[in-house]
Amino acid sequence: MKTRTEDRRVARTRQLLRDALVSLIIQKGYESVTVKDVTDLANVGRSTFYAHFVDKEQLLLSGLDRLQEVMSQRQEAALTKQASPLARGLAFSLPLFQHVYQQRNVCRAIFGRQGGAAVQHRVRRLLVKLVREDLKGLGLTEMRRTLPSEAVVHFAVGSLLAILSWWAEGRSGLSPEDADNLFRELTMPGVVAVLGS
Amino acid sequence: MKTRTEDRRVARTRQLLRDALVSLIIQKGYESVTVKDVTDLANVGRSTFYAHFVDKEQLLLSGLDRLQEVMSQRQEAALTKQASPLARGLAFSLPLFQHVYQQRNVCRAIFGRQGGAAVQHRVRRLLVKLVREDLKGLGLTEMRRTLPSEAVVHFAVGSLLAILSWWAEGRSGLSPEDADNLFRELTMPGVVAVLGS
Amino acid sequence: MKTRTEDRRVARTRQLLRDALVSLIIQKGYESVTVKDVTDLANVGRSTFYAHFVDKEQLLLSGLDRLQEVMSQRQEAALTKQASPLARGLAFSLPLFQHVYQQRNVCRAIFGRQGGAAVQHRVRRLLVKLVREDLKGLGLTEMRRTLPSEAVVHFAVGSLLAILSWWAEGRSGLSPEDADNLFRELTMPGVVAVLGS
Amino acid sequence: MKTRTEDRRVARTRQLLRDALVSLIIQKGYESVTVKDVTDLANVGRSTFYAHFVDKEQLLLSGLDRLQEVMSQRQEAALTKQASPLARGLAFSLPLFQHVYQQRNVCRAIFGRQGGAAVQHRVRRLLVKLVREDLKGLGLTEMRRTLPSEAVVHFAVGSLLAILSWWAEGRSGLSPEDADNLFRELTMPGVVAVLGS
DNA sequence: TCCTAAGCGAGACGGTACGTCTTGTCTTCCA
DNA sequence: TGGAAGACAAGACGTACCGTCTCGCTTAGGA
Repeated sequence: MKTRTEDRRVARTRQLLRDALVSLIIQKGYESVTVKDVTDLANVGRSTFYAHFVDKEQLLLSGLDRLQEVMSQRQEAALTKQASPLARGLAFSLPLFQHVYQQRNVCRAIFGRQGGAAVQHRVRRLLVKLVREDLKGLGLTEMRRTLPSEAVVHFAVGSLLAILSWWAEGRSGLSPEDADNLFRELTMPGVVAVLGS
Repeated sequence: MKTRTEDRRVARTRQLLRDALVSLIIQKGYESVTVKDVTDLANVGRSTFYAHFVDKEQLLLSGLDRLQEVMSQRQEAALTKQASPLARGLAFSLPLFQHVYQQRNVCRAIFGRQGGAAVQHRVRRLLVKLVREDLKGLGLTEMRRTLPSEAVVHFAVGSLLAILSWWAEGRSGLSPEDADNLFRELTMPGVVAVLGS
Repeated sequence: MKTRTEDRRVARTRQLLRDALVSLIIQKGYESVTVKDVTDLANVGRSTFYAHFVDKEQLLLSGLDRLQEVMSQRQEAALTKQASPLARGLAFSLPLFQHVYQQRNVCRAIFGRQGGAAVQHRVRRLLVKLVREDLKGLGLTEMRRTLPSEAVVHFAVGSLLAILSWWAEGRSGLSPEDADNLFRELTMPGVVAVLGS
Repeated sequence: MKTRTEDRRVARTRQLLRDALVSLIIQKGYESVTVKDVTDLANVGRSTFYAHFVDKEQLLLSGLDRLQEVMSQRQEAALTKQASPLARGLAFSLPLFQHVYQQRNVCRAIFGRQGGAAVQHRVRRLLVKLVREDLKGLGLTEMRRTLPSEAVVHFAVGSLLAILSWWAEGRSGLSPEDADNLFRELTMPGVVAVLGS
């Protein structure tokens, strides 16, 4: 079928662009990469780029969709298991650490000095959504007016991103599992203290 | 005296530029602001801008110096007081919340989607340094190899920035003091759990 | 064909720029003309200018190429004819006077006070080359050590340019033919006297 | 007296600037020299420059005045002598060649590719005036309508400048006297042929 | 088998921001 | 008061990207 074939060509071109962008981000940092850099490395015409993506940003963002799906699935799986809330909460964190471990070069580049604020913001929003669902699924409702659950969500995400990007620097030598444990030991006490068990 | 007089002219020009930049960041977000925008609003020649600052970034950063001084002083003051480590730790947080409260328009703009990654990174580094000194001053040394104190530092800063920027959005209606309490309730348990009391 | 079509677009743009430059030189003199002036008048983006020419100077020079070709052809034609050296020598002078007559506005502007030294120098070099070939073709070799033929070349060119630019001012009302005769009557005696008949 | 002293100070500053300009012209060519270059080399404030000269051009021109005087005197002296018109004509040429010989570095720089069109034009005008007076003094009036004496003036000046700048390049190794003779041999025949003896 | 619509490369073009450079004016201080 | 120092506005320069566009080439379906 025509559609299917063309889809493949299109998909291939898009993937070439995504891969090129990632390579370049690792080399020089997100902000320094230009559209021409990407198209040159991908062996693609510059006009072709604009036929597929409006932006360098949209190109990068287009790669985040899969990550989002993976983590949503993990989260649902965890929520159905029987375990203490403390163990069940933020269950996607381990897969996330594992994923980041594989991609630590890109992650370092995106979250470092040269990273793109818009992309960081987008990742944060993604995590905020995940954590919000997670805590809601735990049945932990907000108890006091002055301690809104939304603050807890941002606290958890801030903590998660901080540990992630510190750990992605790689100076600690921790395994994904250790790093995840560290994150949970630091974050969960606060969550529990405020929201109750 | 020559020096003094010229200093005043220079200082005035620089302040005009700083103010213009802040106004424009609030209007259109950091990334969208142009050097020409700034100089037009400040009624200053574009070449004058480059005579004082190498960058839009350096201009913004030049405003951070005072903040840094203020917080360093507060921190030292807190460290000399007699109080429990739990109360003394991260003593600069309240003044910080108060400062952000006054400047919440800029802060929102800087930490929002349109903010500049480099500036965010710089602020983070500043806080990392402050927190590191603070925890060291508390006499809390790292206890276990697998829980490096450096991770705790980044955890605290990530948490602080998350609460700060969430709160700067202003939807919660919390006072600086409440927000600070919220931050401490969420963060301190994790710190204490890991580093010991 | 692709090549031909694009060539036409490019050629058109370049011609627009050349024409605009000439108009502006006539209006305000070469030195005062700005790249932006040219591109504005030519309705062309400033970056497009730099895609075609490195300089205001190169743009002007690019128009000289045709002149050079025309005169080289004339010269060769004259050299094949049977005539006395005196008549055959500097045979390109008449076409040159005729050309300058058509373009006297530009010529006035280029060789006037506001003209560009570099362009004047280039024209002079062009003429030096022509005259040198011409005299060599006449079989007039240098006779005395103290009267190098190269001096004669520069003498002829200096004379030619002087008459040309005086005449281009237009106050004399001479026809191109008269002006050419005048030039030859003034210059040839010196040439013959020094180089022999 | 105060006036006299200050005059001296002023004259000294001006001379410093003139000398600096000349040095720099020799080094990098007239066009490339900036006002700042001059004032730096002269150890003079940039605002001081503008207190004395409106232009880089005026500064250079201010040095031409002495040359003009010298040559006018020589010319008058020659005109009073009894000699054939052919010998008496353009009598200032030898002193001019001698002067250029002493200053050949500057002359090369001014009349080369990097020279300033305005200055060249000014020198030309100066010579035109001298030659015009000279030929008028010879009693050679224009004989034919179609051979205006003004053309002869420009012819002579063009020839003179051509020989001068060719010779100033120094490749010929001619003495000032030889160069002057060469000039006269080339130019005078044309002048005589057209204007009559 | 042709042919027709799409993806695609190439690159001209207008536009805009950048950072640098020079100019000329002005103001302030010093000797 | 003349000169030194230098802040400042103005604006040209050449470079770098961007996003739009037009033009042909290629190619893989459907006729």
